[in-house]
Amino acid sequence: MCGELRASDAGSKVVLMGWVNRRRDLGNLIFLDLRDRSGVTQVVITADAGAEVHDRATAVRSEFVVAVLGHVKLRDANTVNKNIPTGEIEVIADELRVLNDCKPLPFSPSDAVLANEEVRLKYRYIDLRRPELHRNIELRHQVAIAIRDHLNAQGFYEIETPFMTRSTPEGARDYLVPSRVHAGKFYALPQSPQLFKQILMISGFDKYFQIVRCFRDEDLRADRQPEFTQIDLEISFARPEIVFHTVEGFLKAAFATIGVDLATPFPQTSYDQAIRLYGIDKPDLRLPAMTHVREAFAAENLETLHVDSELPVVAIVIPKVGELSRKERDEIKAMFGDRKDAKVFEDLKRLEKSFPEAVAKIRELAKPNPEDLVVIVAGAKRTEPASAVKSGQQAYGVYSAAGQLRLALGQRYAERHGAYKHGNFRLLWVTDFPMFEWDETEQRWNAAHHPFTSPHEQDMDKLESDPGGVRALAYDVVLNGTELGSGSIRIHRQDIQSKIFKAMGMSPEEQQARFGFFLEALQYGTPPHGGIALGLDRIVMILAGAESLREVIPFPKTAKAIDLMVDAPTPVSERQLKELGIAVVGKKDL
RNA sequence: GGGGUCGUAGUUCAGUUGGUUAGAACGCUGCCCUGUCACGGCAGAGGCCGCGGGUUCGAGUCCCGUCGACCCCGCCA
Repeated sequence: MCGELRASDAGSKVVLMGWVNRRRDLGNLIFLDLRDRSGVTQVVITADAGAEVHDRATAVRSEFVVAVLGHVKLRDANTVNKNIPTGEIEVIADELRVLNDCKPLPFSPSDAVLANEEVRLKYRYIDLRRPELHRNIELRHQVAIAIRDHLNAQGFYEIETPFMTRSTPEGARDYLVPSRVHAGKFYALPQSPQLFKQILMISGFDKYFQIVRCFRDEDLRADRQPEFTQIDLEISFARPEIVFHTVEGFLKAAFATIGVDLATPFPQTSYDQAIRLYGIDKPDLRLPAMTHVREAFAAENLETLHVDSELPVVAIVIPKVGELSRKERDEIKAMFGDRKDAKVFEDLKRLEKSFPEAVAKIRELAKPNPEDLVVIVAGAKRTEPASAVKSGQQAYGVYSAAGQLRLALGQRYAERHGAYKHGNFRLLWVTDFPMFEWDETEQRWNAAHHPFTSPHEQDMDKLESDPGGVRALAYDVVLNGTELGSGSIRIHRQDIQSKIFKAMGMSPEEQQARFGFFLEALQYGTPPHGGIALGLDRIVMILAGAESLREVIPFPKTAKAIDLMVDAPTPVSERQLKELGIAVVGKKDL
């Protein structure tokens, strides 16, 4: 193939087929860079090839598909191209056939500057010819194969589950599929195969996995597409450690495809700890944790600074930032924004003038190097005394504000601290998530992970008295501040499952209507089980060093969930609608 | 739903304080060229300045609306 010929092939006769990446026409001498998925080789057409071949080579343009019959020749020393793997050789053409021509392109795969994404997505087949995208798609293949092989070797079965299934209104919005046979009824595309894999455990397939498409009708982000691929797995008689070990195993295999030897096991931290040290439930370990420094201040210091003595005071350290200008310090204040609940002290030196002992103590606690940026975030003085619950929320507010600032500063000074350079992979397990979170709009408790997650044994008695204090046997695996996957030990007892539904405000009748089949299944000998699902797209994105999922998904959708190439979604004919018993009302009428 | 960035030739971009005929590079067409590798040289074609409205003697430029791409918040059990 085009990318495979080397000096050792000199003298051999070859047939190359591929796309014309570039043509350099010097009159009687023409060079073609011939490209296929393996790479590029320079083809030389000299006068020796004859007038007919020369004429065809003259007519050839970018992205023509051609076949070349020729022989491999070592290049003269002064014409070797060290920039490409095949640069030591070239193919002297004896014969050239145009297999297909190519209209002038909207953009060329060999362009150095990319066309805008709208054009690239419309002509995705051209964009995909770029070596970068080829590499990403190949990497995706390699990663999937590595994970399959690993899980297969561990005794997992890959088992398919239905795409046309039942709508569950919890969680993300469903994509619906109308039923023709049952007019007015709908299937839903799975947000995940959650219940099916749990049923498979009940059926005795004690190690299941699937690399499977999932669908969620929510707004998109750079790292969120409406259809995405999960590495989904479930294990009977599982403890979290078994799931962790399995995931660590296949991620190690996945990272090995880019030559990275991942250290296992990954560190673990509880949700509470993550919030306290990073202000977020998906900590980016590439930057130092925050340090608690409230003790550094005397009570009257806090009073003077209008800082609440009950709320956290944390120091953010960003390494190697160096001296900041007045303008840059103002920028930090702007990043932090105007908040009622928390305040920022971005100038440690100024703080030091008024509170030398406190700042000395902060330095002792946070241990910054001289070049490091240190920023303090504290809770703003509250006007009214708060309840314990409220206090907890306010503390969370301070941590969260600090965590966001930490990430913003990390971004802003990425070049200086260098911790974001590609190849720095920091994985982490976050455990003991809260079971429920309070839904302000619905005024009820919602499952933080999903309602099939088992609560901690010790927290069972709080289910009714203190839902907010119940910890779940749920865990996330986090890479560089991105949630790669999320899982839990599941409920395997019908009575507990029912209790959880009840805690979420579901009446027995509702439970029956929505999850009756599952509550029944749980009663027929359900083994304890647990599992996890990881986003394959995100893993590949990070391994590839890509900024967006679109770089690792062959046919992605835009931020408005449109496929620009095939132009989907589209209206459908009256006849199709009628057959399905569906009438479309305009969005304005809703 | 909210906030931000962007939209000018096929592509990437420039376009001054609102002022004559909207420029460049790459690509395209034609010609020249035997050692190029982002080949080079000469000539040429190519524009609803996203779309609609407004202000103005005059709008690519100012204002309002709208559409689209991207990023973020909300949302994502």
